[in-house]
Amino acid sequence: MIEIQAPPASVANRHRLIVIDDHPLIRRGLAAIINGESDMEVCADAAGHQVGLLLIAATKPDLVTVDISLGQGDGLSLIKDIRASFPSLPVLVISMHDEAVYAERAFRAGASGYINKEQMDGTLLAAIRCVLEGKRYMSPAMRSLFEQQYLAERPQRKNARVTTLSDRELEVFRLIGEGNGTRQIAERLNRSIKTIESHRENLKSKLTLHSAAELARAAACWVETGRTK
Amino acid sequence: MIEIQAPPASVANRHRLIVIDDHPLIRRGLAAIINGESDMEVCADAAGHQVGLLLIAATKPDLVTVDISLGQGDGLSLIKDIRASFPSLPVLVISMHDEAVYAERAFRAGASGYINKEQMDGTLLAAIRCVLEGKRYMSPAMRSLFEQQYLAERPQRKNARVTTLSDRELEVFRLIGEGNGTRQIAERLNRSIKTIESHRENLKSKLTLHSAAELARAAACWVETGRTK
DNA sequence: TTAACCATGGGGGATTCCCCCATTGGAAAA
DNA sequence: TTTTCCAATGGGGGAATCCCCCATGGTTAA
Repeated sequence: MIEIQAPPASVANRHRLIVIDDHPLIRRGLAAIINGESDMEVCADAAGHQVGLLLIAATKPDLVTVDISLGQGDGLSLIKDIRASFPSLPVLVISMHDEAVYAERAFRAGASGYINKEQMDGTLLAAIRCVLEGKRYMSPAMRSLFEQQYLAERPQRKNARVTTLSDRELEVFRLIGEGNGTRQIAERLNRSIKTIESHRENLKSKLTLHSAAELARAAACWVETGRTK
Repeated sequence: MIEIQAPPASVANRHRLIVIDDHPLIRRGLAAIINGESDMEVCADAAGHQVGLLLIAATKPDLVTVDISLGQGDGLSLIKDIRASFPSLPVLVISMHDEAVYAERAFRAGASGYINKEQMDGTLLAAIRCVLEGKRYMSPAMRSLFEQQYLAERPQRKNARVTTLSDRELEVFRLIGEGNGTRQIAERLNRSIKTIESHRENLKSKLTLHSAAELARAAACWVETGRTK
């Protein structure tokens, strides 16, 4: 899962990137696209949280791309950790969720850009260059969606939907929707079973569900229609 | 989304593959890995069902890789269509679901191999070569799981039974998918809780699911999408 | 007939659900 | 600045479920 690639004996000024994604194929695909450019290269890649942080410290890259829904330990906490340890290092989120839920959370966690895997033909390189210049990137559709939200938010909302869940709760919700049991979720997130149980209770309360079965159904439906995985 | 790549002026005997996957990055990653080998190459790739079939007819490849969970129109029907139109063309399924449900259905639909995106480092090329030789490929874990199943049941049985749920089981499955708990189902059907528990166990066995959480997810997805999958 | 399957249930230990509750730290409101 | 709120982490404990055994009568296909 760890590959530190020797720099291809190129000249100096290539921007060096680290790719963190738990799908080997996605890492290969990103590397193929990025290394095809003359002004950037992938200097390392990792599948998970801890290894990613180690590689950042070891290789001092100019940018990191992060998958928002990593298998072990969610991407949001990784973004927060990166920002805590390397405040000046820009983070570009590459997600398979096109929903603004994740994008908003990612920016709040400190990301510099958000792009999703599906609808990027040439936009990936544009997003990388944009973030490398210190600017912020999001798709035009996402930008207008945010504007809509902030304009429509004045009157009244507070209708408890998925949007009002905390980062942690959303993560647990997603794992439930993927068919994980309480024990599996606790192990994956390295938390106590009791903590996950509490999150489940809060989820039911916020989403007005009344049993574990209803929670499982709601989570599964959300994962299905949310274009996951 | 369509890219027909000119053959790299290579010598004759490279096996030619088509990649069908709705994730551009996955296509790039697969192409990077495959084209790095001297005995095979990606001659075309597509994101969807129809385009994939057209490209197969146009380029006559030696193998097709298919994502089992395509966005538009599921992968199972694509496999069936390929088998109907090109009976001698082997199909390798590349999935993100490690669940045996999809694997079994994929093989029934006519696939020659099944591999999942996560746990393949070097196994991808082995799987491709295995399928190119006309053999069947599945992961060792999956193989032993199938053996368990087929040994646990009498050989010689009509395997239609294995996938076909009884009326009662289907009813319980549907009620699970609607978010009912065991007690609610028992009350609605005027049966003992123990009876419903037995049906749940049989459902898990027939559908190759391994926990209540997975059963809930499968049932919810089935209720959502109507049928299939 | 005989074997398989179905629907119905029980026993019992492991696990989870579901309602209490507590602590910490951060953020927002007063 | 202080107070208040809440997210995140967990514990206790009883009820409910899960999950593996198993049994019985009825039905269907070889």
